[in-house]
This record gives sequence, structure tokens and C-alpha cells, in this order.
Amino acid sequence: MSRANRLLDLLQALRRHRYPVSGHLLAQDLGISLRTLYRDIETLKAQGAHIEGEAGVGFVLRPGFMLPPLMFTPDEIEAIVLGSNWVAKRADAPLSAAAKNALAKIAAVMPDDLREMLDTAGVMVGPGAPITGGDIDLGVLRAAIQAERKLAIAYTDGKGAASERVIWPVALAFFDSVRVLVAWCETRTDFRHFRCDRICSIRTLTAKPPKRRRALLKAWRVKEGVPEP
Amino acid sequence: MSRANRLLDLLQALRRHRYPVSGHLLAQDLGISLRTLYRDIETLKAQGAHIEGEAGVGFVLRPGFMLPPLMFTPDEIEAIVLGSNWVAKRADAPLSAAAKNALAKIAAVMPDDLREMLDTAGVMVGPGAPITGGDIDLGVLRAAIQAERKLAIAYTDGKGAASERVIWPVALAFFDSVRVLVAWCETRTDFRHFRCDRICSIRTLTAKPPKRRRALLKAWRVKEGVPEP
DNA sequence: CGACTGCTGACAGAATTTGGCATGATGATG
DNA sequence: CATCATCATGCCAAATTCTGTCAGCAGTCG
Repeated sequence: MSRANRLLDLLQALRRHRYPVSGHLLAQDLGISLRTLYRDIETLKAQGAHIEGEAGVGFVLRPGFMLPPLMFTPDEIEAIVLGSNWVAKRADAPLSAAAKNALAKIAAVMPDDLREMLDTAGVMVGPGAPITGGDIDLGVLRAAIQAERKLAIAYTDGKGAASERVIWPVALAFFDSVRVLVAWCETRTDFRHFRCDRICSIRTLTAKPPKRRRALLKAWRVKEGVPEP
Repeated sequence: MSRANRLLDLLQALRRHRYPVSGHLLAQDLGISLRTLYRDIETLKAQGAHIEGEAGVGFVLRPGFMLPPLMFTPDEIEAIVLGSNWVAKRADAPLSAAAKNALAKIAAVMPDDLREMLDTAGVMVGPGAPITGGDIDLGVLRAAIQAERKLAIAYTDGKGAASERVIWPVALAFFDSVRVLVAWCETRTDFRHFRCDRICSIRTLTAKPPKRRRALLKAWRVKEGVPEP
């Protein structure tokens, strides 16, 4: 692998990590020594890449570098197709439609030969367990998550016990056959998981949770032991 | 000026000229010999640049090497994030890496305000049933599917009966906990489904199936009653 | 046909790249 | 405050590569 290739790879590696990444890790990824990595980063900086290195933290590539990323590789196309198809097949209707639209937009900017690969991609999503729907609108949940609003819900748990709660929605998790709303429950003052098909009603409140969703998500990750993506 | 820098410059120079440029001129621009220019162009081509050289005309960089800016709706962003994460989590290693790279590339060409939504997307992929791996390399399967090559496989079916077959691979289907290769089996002269974890060995043959993959896929869809995507 | 231009191979000397080590500096963490 | 992780830079010898030159073949254009 020549140096030129590696520099583009390094750029892509930096793009991949949207959070600070240590030079040690990058060097390992690229199979080069730490010293060489510093030199490569120096070169990229000289070319105009906004790479910021902070001691004790790592490197971040600030967006806006004049050199746009390269076109997708065949593997990446397959990954995109597979991902979009999964969402189109397994998510709720609005998200499913959005997945199809997004794929169309991506297809629009690809050269002809690659666009063909979209249709002939050799990957498919197999039929899965039927998704226990419930009749609530996931769009409302997603909107509340995005807008960071409290929700008042009526919920029936696994034992059939009904309850009404005010929760702070954090994220919507898609399992193979069920969807789960991750939220902070004001009643229990702790995180709770609500199966969407057991939520009987939702009302979006105007009040905002006192903590930012980001912080909540982090706290939840810690509690559940979910690694950072 | 190091070579790495020069390659990036060459790319920019090619992008500037929308009409064929002679190698001589490019070489002069960059201050290198003609021979070196050819070598540089070779290197860029190896990286995926669609540079076309026609004798008596010059070089043109066909569009499609770089990814142009992309715009998405909030729902589409959530769909893309969800899809990529699903692939990153549930597909085999190379495809998983490709999903991360693709997402990074898409992120790099989105407007700033949209890019932020990537991090705050409120959708997640829940943990799923563990995927029964098998020790064959799915990359080999995907490559054979794309290249339309026959495969010689050793397979052990659900009843424990082992067999060796020559098949025409059509598609790779991702189920919740298992992956299945869809293929035409020469022995049975019909379509068969092979669980990847039961494929003991693969050998890619040089022979191509007599029918195009597209036609096979269509025939399979008809047989199985799978609707067009 | 002749003038261009793309494309490739071989080769030897020049230039660059690389890894390792040593040394600072800075920010995070407890 | 001490410790750790990390960024950053200089130096050097060995290894790698890059480069220009020359030579030849194959297309295109007028």
C-alpha cells in the first residue's frame, strides 16, 4: 500500500469516527507506526484538512475539507442496499418510506455502472418474525425523541398491570420482532423499557425533560453496559 | 512537493478541466515528466477514479469519482442511521465495516445541521439472536454472486446428510439469526437454499452459469412468490 | 501517411518514507 | 496534586519508492 492510498484511507478512517480517536488506534488500523501516523496527519493538514489533535483526547476531522469522499465501493453499496431494505421491510411505514427515498437519493448521485449494482445487489433481507405492531404511531414517538418532549403514556406491562406515567423518551430500539421505547420514567425515577405494542396511548406534553437527551442516552448506556457505537 | 500531495493536486486538476486534457499539459502543470504522470494516473485509477484516456484526445475524469453533496429529510436520516447500524451489527465483518464507511461518506457530504442529527438519531438496533456463523467467508460468496461464477460447495443439510454440489449463486439472504445462500443447484436442477453455517467448504470456479444472475433472480422470485422490491 | 497521444517495460540513481527512540507539552482523571 | 494518555517534534540509518530517460507498440485525427 503506497503512501498516497494510505492518506486517503486515513481521511476515511477519520471520517468514520465522528468522535476523537487516538493516534494509537488509527496507526493500528492502518498498520503503520505511530510516528508515521503523525507524519501523515501533518501532510493532510498541509493539504488543508482540518484535523484537530488534542492532547489526552485524540484526533477529530472537522467537516468541510475541500476534498469530498470517494464514491462508494461495491461492498459499501451492498451494505447500503441491505440496510435500506431492512428498514424498508422491518420498520414502521413512515420510516420504511423514508428508507426507500433515501436510497433513491443516493442512487441519483451515483455513476451509471454503480447504480446498476443497486438493482443487482446480491444481498437480501429474509422474512423475519412478524412484528407485533400495536396501534400507536411510532412517528409521534420519534418526533418526541427528536424534539425532547415529555410524554404521558398509558402502558400495560407483561403481567397485564396497567399504569399511566410521564416519561422522557430517549431512543427507539428495533428488535427482531418487537420495538422498545427507551425512556426515563418519572414515576420510577429510573430508566424503563416500554414495548411499543403495549403502549395504549400517548400524549406529547409541551414540557421538556430537565436533562438533555444526549446525557440521558449516555447514562442509559452506562447503566445497561451498552458500548458507544 | 511529495508524491502524495501531487496526487491530490492531480485529482483537482482533472476535476477543473471538464474536457479532455493532454497528458503533456498535465505533466507540465504539475512539473513532472510524462512518464511519471502516467504512473500517477495509474495509481489514481487503482483507487477507483474513473479516468479515461483516449489516444489522440486526452484524459477526462468521468463524474462519479467524488461524492457530491446530499440532502436528506430528518426521517431519511433516521432510516439511514438505522439501516447502517443494523448492517454494522448483524452482517459479517467486511460488510459491517463497509456500512460504517458508507455512513461516514454520506455524513461527510451532508450539510452541517443535518450531520448533527446523525449523532442524535433516536433510533437504535436492539440486540438480536446470535447469528450462527459457520466458518466460511461470506465475502467469497458475495464476490461470486457479483462476478457470476459457479461455486463448488460441500454442504450438510438439516438431516446431517453431506453432499457436494456445483451451484449458481444468486443472492445472500440475511435472516434474523441465520444467513441463507439462494442458488440454482446443478445436481437438483432447481433452486435450493443453503444455510451458510452448514456450508463446509467453497471453491469458486472460473465457469460462469449459462444464465444471467438477473434472470435467475427473477425466476426464483416467481417460484417462491417473492414480490419485486 | 505523418503527427499526436495513450500506454507499458526496464533500469539505475535520487529522493522519500519508515520505524524506533528520546524528549516535551498539554489535557483528562481521580 | 500526581498520573496517565495523548499529541507533537527531532534525529538517524535502512528500506522502499519514486523519477527521468529511453525505447517501443497501438490507437486517433487530419
